[in-house]
Amino acid sequence: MALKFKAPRGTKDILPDEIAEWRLVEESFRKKCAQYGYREIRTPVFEDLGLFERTAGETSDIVQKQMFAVMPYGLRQQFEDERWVLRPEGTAPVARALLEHGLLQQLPLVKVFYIAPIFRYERPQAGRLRQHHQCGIEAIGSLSPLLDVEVIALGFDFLMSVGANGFVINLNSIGCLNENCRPRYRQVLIEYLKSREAELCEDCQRRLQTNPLRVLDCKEEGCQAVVKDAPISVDFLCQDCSEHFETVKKGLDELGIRYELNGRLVRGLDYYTRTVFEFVHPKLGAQSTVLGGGRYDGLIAELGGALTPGVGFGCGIERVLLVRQANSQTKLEDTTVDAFIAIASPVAENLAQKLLYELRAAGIRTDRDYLGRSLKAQMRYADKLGARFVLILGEDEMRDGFVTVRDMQKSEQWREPFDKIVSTIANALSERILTKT
RNA sequence: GCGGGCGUAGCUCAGGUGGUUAGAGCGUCAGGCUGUGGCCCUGAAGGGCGCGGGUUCGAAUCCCGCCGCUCGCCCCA
Repeated sequence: MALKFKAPRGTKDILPDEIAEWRLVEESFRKKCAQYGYREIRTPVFEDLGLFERTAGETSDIVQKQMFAVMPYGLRQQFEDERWVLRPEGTAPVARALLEHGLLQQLPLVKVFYIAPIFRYERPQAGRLRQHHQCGIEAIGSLSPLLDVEVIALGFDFLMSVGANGFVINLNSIGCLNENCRPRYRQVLIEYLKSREAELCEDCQRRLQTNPLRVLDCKEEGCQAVVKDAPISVDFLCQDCSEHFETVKKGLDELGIRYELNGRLVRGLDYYTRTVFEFVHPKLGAQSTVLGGGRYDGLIAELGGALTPGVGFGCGIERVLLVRQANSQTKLEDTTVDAFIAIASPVAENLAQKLLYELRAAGIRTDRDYLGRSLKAQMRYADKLGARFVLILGEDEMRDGFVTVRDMQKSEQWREPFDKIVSTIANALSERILTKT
């Protein structure tokens, strides 16, 4: 079909049949966050471009080529200096909001979570969209390695709770900004890479100048061979970072959360320090990271706040849904209504409408026929909507003052007086709920 | 931005070497049971065969271009 308009490339409509899945994931996440003492925060979908240049890094791919500009369309020439962009990641906006409203002054440790759309201008592929949705957490104010453990544990618990098991946790520490830590490692790495520069791909030869750490996760064969023997950051951690990392590992061991050390794990955003982690799932194809995050001890200071450490993660909801599918989690189905009013004769119209109103007021999800179709068609429709009860109103019912109630599950039906109908249905439905749980 | 695959009804797909009004299953609607769902049977509606151009007496089918989708590279959730 050659329709005039389609959803923009890399975006997806989430249709009514899919909503149950989304709700399950979102509500499970909210519940899990509440258990861990995190509160929800919501920030605008667009922010000042500078916020991301500052935090993610000017050389990061996100800032260089993946952001959508936002401006009043008709006046775009005049708005060149108003540099707004759709949020390309979740952490910086949250940090900005906490700083702006002084929340970091009100509590020594602030723990928040968000569920939000994220936008990146990329070529779509399996598990990668231009608009996707992330749920994430940020814990700001403590240097404790056990907080890193908590953050990873929350991610672990959450994914398990929605049936997204089967992932592997990759763990690494990329050190801090102390000159005898990451900078020293960086120097060693550069020297090593330079000694084998000819074997590196074009991109990596460029990265050698801009962001040498990212040569480590290049997938080119030649680079892999070089990286295999490259020095690893954990061997160059300063005393503090080393102890921190040991405690993180021990903490995870204590909880029985398994992980794999991955010295080549470096993340694409500049603000990360010390602990970094990715939850990857083997069944996900090329875009295999379901959840990723780490510590960002310099971020708040970078935004003009006091030197305040933090740690958090972001988790791609679409990818969680893909994992659930790969795990063949049975697809959730939800019914549209509990009751349906079938109108077998026009003389019942008025009463039907009144009854409909009363049932709804009693909290019962109810609908009726508006198309004047045959009773058979109305029954079929009611069945399709998943109605447990169909209330039939026709000439007989109007004459003798009752409603024919059909229990669609049991295939039984009976006569119910007008004045009893709402309470009867309400009771029957609440019993169902009780026996179900 | 660069590669590979694909583009026929709402959905999933058939349509050897080009040949009369383009098919199936599911879904939708109607009927079989004129007041009753899920099964079964019958029938109907619904497609300018992604768009544009070319070859040909004739193209969904061959050629070219464009667009879109999809899977990879890059990077990430």
